[in-house]
Amino acid sequence: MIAVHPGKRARPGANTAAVARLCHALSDETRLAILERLRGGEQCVCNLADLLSAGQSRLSFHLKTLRDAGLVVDRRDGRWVHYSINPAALSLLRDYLESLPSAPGPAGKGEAGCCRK
Amino acid sequence: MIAVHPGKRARPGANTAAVARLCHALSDETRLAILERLRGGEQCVCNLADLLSAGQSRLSFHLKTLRDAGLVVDRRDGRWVHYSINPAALSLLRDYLESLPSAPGPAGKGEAGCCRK
DNA sequence: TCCTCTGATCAAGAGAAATTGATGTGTCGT
DNA sequence: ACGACACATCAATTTCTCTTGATCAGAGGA
Repeated sequence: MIAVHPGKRARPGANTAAVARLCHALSDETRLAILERLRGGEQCVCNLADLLSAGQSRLSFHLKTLRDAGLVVDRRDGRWVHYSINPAALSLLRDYLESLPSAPGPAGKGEAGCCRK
Repeated sequence: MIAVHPGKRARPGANTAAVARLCHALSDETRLAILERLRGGEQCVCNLADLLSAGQSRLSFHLKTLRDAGLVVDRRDGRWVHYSINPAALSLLRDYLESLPSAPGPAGKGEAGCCRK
């Protein structure tokens, strides 16, 4: 599930599909809580289990969602699986946000000419 | 619908509810297209109408979604309504992303101690 | 005042995503 | 080889989101 195209940065603002997919993955509190846990580095699934009292398949579902979006990466180690954040995916999003205005409108007044007036 | 708490930056990583709401608003291509249009500054709704061939209520729905998330701001002017990006909301998201790792794990190997091993 | 125009809102239906419990797959210890 | 364990996947259900068409509310102009 390639969600982030590494070499394809294009002009900022393109890639809206990829941005939408990343944001969808980040639009759920459960998944944000998972990322919170991964912030310090790799964690094995069992370490995340307590996050979601009751519901192992639920955790698995959300991990898959994050993985499909490219936000996390998994590494199998014996019978354990470790997840960690994929910084590349975050960069894509950061770049997108960077491309949007960080200060109110183009100075002065808005008024970029309405449909009719 | 206050979604972004201006003076409440707290430690990075808090506010997951706000982040989730913002990301949800950004998780739809239609809404990203709207933001694209607003990138240059304020626009009146009729200027955005052509974006969504057929479906005025649809446009209104997405604008409301963006507004509820705090990502855009509306300004009434006679019988027209102008929308513009709210940079504060973007900052919140940027700060959140900034708080997540931008480089692979804490150097060396992951292995932050698994559940049992 | 009446009519028109812009845009918001509502109600109904279709589709997508999340939750739950059960089952499947691969790995390890014995 | 067998059983326990870690995790993924499936199927059924519920919940949320989006779309569409209709109606509503406010602002102007005649």
